[in-house]
Amino acid sequence: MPSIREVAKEAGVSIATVSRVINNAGGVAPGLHRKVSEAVKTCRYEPSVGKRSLTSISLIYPEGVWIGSPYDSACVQGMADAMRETNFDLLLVDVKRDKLASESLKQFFTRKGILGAVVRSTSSARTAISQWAVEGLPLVVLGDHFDCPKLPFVYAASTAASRQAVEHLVSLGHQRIAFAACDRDDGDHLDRLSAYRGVLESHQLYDEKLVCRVPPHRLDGAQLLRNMLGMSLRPTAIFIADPLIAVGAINEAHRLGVRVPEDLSIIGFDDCDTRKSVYPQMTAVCQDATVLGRAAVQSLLSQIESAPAAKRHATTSEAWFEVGSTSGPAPHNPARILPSGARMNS
Amino acid sequence: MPSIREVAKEAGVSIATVSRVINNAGGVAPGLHRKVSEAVKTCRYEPSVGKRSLTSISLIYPEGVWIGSPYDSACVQGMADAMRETNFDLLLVDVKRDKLASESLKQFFTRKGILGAVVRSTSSARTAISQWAVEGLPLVVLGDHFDCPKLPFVYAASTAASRQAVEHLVSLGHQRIAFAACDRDDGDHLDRLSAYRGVLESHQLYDEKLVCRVPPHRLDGAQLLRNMLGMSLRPTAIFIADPLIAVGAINEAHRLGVRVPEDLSIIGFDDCDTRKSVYPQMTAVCQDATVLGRAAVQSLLSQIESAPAAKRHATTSEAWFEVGSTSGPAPHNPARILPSGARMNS
DNA sequence: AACGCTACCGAAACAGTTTCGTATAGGCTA
DNA sequence: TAGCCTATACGAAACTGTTTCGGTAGCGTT
Repeated sequence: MPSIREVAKEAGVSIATVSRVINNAGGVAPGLHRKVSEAVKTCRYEPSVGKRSLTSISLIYPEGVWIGSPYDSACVQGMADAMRETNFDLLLVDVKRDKLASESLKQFFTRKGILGAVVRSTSSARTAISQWAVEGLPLVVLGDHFDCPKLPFVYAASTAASRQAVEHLVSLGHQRIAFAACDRDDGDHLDRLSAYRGVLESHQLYDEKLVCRVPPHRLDGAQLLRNMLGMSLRPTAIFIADPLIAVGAINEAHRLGVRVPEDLSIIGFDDCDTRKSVYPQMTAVCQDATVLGRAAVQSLLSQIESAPAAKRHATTSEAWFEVGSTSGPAPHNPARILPSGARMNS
Repeated sequence: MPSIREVAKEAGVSIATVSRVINNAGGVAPGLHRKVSEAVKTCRYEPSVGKRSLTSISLIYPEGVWIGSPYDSACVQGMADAMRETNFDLLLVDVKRDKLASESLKQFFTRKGILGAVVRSTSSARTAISQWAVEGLPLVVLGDHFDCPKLPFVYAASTAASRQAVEHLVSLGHQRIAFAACDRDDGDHLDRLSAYRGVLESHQLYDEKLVCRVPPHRLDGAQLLRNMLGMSLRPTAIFIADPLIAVGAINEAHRLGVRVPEDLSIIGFDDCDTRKSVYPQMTAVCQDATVLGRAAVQSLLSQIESAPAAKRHATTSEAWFEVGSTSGPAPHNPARILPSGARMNS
């Protein structure tokens, strides 16, 4: 375990200079800075304990902390819950803002006092996350899953339940079934899309014009609904793979006087228990993000305690399909409905 | 600024022992431990920087981290939002679990690297919080308000809006108006209760049998509704000062076939935008907890930057009353409704 | 009385940070 | 061009706090 003094000897400078470089304190000439950085690497220097102990488990957002969605809220809640019995604190970290390009993830963690982290991924952060994986720190990926052998993922597999949901609609006589998902496309959403597509293709009902991505907010759900209902051959059912969008759509249906499910069936998605707050109770593919947050922390704890070899590749639970009252038989003669509420028979 | 060595001299022990005492590392005889603790106090010792810098702003829960309610979720979100432009991280801390009885809040903060904290208060934590106030650290209290000159509070004043809400019900002809609130009683809820009581007393309608406190969960809201509807002289309207309870009650009404607002008016409370997810859209007293979270952080930042003299006693916004579709004229002959759904005319 | 065990505590070694002083390069003035 | 001045870069040393290691005192056991 090399100390700052060894690095100093290696680089031919004083320990003060090394300290400055490590902490990015400035006042070091660019040339020397590079030289010291290299020495840090060749010595495999790691800030030692004694500086301070690592007391936090962190939820890190690769590109900006964002706890707006029910999913994130529930995850945080689950994490806090799982950490109650430990001695760690929960730290919310914005990597994009705080991590210096020149430092390794390990250095970053030590600087912040982070022992392990749950990473909230989205597809655009995948490359960065994959690079972090090689450092062997305790990490767990949440909110996305992709192929990276070194990383453990925690997610609820939603393919099967999504298939059930779409089959449910088909069995109710729906021929034109639309799909909407959050525009941030991660592995979780892709699963749902491919399940949708698979089922519809097997019934020769797939139409790519009925697939859309919208931002994950209620107002966008309302907009989505208006768009869908105004189409000349409008869908009679929508599978919406995001809770806020689904709720927004259902509310907008009420506002337009569209009866759910008589005029339009909606199957939503639920990360916690939003489906129980809407009326009629939402038919939905469900997962419990609280449980995911807990599982993520537990995975971290086991990584921390035992050898990192114990890393399991993925911890999955299964999403489930729950029939509520927003899905029903397809209408025989679905009227096109304009944003004004006016109906046009097609 | 005294160092650990001065304390050692004062107590007549070695610095190692002082270090052990400070970190509660054990292996120190009780007598000596007390002696050193006293020396720490008389020297006014404070762990120095160099140990590490203070990088976090914390949300501290006096008695267990709990982010289950929409209020807390929204606050966290608002805090994270406000901290995006700063260089601080958000740390969630459980004081009950982590703070040693023997250490001061300042020591606790230094140990954790906390610069300032938003305190999520409830009435049972008030005495502890008041004691912390005298240490002069950057603190802001959220979720409760009470009389403590040294503490800045951030909350939305809900008295006026609550009065409006109850007056609204009275003006619709309701004579028996119930009140329900979360059983955790903090200043925010007390305001709403006293507003309710004030209005009803001025109309000679107050009946203490119609006031109840229930745990802040949906299922308890359902239970509440069954209790209320089964009463022999049942209320025709309920003012529910907690969002989850309100939603639970509305859902249960649907389940029992009780028409809202024809059979029963419900006015709820909303911390963010839950009212927009329920159907019919909930008449509610509203506050935006996201804004409160942001304001709390801003107050902290101003305390940190400028002198602590700049502490304002309280930052309040106003809650507002929003009429939705769950409130309407009082029914002429309100039937008593049993949990089975059976109706008994009274 | 001898032995062994354990808890307690200090000396010293250690890790890292920060201050303070100095040297050097480069610019400005005479 | 010489002289001076200043900012910057860097090291020595002082400092803060932690941890290890070894010694000692107290106590029970044989």
